[in-house]
Amino acid sequence: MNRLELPFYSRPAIELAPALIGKILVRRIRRKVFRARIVETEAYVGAHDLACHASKGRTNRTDVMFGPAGRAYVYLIYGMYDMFNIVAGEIDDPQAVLIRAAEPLDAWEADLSGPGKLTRALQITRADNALPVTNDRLHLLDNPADRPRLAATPRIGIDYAREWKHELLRFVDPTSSALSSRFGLDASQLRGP
DNA sequence: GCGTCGATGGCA
DNA sequence: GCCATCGACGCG
Repeated sequence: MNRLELPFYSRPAIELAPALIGKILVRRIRRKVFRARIVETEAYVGAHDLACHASKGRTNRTDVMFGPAGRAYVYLIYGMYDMFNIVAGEIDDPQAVLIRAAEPLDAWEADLSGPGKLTRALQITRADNALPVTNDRLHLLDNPADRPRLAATPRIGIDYAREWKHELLRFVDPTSSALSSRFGLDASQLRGP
């Protein structure tokens, strides 16, 4: 498997988010390497997207989203949880993909079934904000043998975003048992066998 | 299993 | 006064 390099991330969030399902997240903490298979993401598609933080304008917090793709956008929510995103799109077009859930690999026991739980277990914090996600301590691997089924649903926790709350911008591997709890999958959103 | 609530801090 | 959340708690 090969490390995903910066050009991989340089595309619209609506394309990057489903492309990240099945990819391997690699985190090194001191000497140990932890790997996890991404099973749930959300796309935040630009300044016109009322759920995207950049819709409020360019601030210290959202600045990284206006920069080049492939950098981490990590912010604190509810005073307690860091949210891990990867910047997508082009410079000055603020887009990002939130990594919401993953399955631990290599017999590593962890609950990564939610964006706050994932960052806590992997010790991803605001200290990682604006770092390219191509470094030795934090990066992704392609996983070409993994061809997950995909399902799309509305995004979680953005009821304030008016018409945008209905957009199908959350992507999951519907066969995973590690989707963010209470929002696993709506049976009505599955189709096919 | 479900709904409800509070923790807790940065931000506009 | 909000939050791109989570775990505890009360149900029955």
